[in-house]
Amino acid sequence: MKDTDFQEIKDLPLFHNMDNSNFDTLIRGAYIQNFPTQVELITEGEASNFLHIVASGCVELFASWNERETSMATVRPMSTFILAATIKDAPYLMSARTMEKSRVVLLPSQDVRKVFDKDNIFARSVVTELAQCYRTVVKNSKGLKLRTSIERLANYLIKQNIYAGETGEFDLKTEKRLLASYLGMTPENLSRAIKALQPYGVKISGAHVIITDMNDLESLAKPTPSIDDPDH
Amino acid sequence: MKDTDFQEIKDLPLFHNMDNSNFDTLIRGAYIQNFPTQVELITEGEASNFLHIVASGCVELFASWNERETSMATVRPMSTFILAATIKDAPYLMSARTMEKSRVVLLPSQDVRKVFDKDNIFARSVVTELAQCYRTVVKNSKGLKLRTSIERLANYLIKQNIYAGETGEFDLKTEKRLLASYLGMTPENLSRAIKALQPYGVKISGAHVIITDMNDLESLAKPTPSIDDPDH
DNA sequence: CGTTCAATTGATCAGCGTCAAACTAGGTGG
DNA sequence: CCACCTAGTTTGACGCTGATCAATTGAACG
Repeated sequence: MKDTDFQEIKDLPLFHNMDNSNFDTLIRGAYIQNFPTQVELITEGEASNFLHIVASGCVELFASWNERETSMATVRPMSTFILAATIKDAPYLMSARTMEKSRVVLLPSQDVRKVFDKDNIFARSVVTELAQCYRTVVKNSKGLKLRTSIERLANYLIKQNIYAGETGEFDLKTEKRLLASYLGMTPENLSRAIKALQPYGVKISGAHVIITDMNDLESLAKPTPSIDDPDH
Repeated sequence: MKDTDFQEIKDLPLFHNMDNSNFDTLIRGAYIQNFPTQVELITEGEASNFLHIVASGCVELFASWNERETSMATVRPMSTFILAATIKDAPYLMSARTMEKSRVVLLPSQDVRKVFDKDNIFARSVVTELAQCYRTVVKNSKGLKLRTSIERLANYLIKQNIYAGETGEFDLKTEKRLLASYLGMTPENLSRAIKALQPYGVKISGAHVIITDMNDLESLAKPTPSIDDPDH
């Protein structure tokens, strides 16, 4: 593993405050692997053997049932995923596949649980991270049940604009078909939702988004911290 | 507080293994209150001052946005709720109201966080509980995105039948309008969904449910551990 | 026994998915 | 360099799922 990887992992909130020797334990047992695009890293229902960390590239979490499939989240560096399954020693609830060539660090779940039992600071960080994940999913769930697809798209665009520096102009980072699935609609419906937002000051051509009238868009989207603010 | 309450709280997985003196600390600062039905205990967006425990009765967790409202969960004794907000010292993501006359124990969030910092065993229990909550919400989210409302109802009935002892006969424990909201549909639509399940061996009159042909129902519902098994 | 609210039913409509076809962009090989 | 291929995107037509509105039935409670 590169030293820069090492340092970046240690800088993650999950590991940052923990005891160095315990962190070394985790890292010593770690695998680092390079995957091409479209590789299924883990499969829903399987035992959770590793805590995964996306070091570079991009990973999609998705779920399937009865021939249907939906995107649950997109994980970008540096982030961990499937922490809950690792800690509970329970089967994965989601599958994961690379969306680009990606570098992934694998920490054996047994090691993670062992260190978790030994290192109180790490245990606290796990709690914080889990509470964060929990609240994120609750917000998503609220969005799904309380909003129409157009409203979800509008709020998604507002959020992306904030990430991009509130310039009113940015590029979508994911394929539209994936974004559609994440937002709980079909690609066709996303296309139409995009057109439906034109009267509200949104121009999208290809992956490029321009928001010309934020007030207008917000009057439709009605963003609220308890659904849309990740830190709330 | 009654001794039986005390013991029942201590028996909750969250508190069971923790240090007795720390548990006493929590309980000493606790309030116990009796509420009539339809009282709003907490409101979405407010600061989380207490960890709540339902000692008797029944509490509904719900969320609102833009004049719309949806039921997120029903909490029955003995269970805690809004643990994540308490631990993160973040605003509530959901509101809560009593559905019946209820007895609720309130543990000041500050105390909970203090004990959490001091008692490692308690901290571990919090992790387990949070991981559980997280996985439950993920499963709900998957159900919402991957299933139609009839499929959600069918799986709900199968699950309730299991809780009731797999006799093929049981009573719904919640109002239908609430169940509808929980399942992500309108009351009218729930009525129709119930009728749509008749050909699959489901008889519902009032709150009483009879499942005459479980195979038939399962062929429609296609239950799977990674959505429907709470312990998975 | 009447009041009240939940549950049901019917009619209608909007939102969204499905299917098919056309269009576009990015990548490959001649 | 360009034609071609492939896969994603968009568009249109259509239909199903589920929401809305209105009216009726049913059940619980004082």
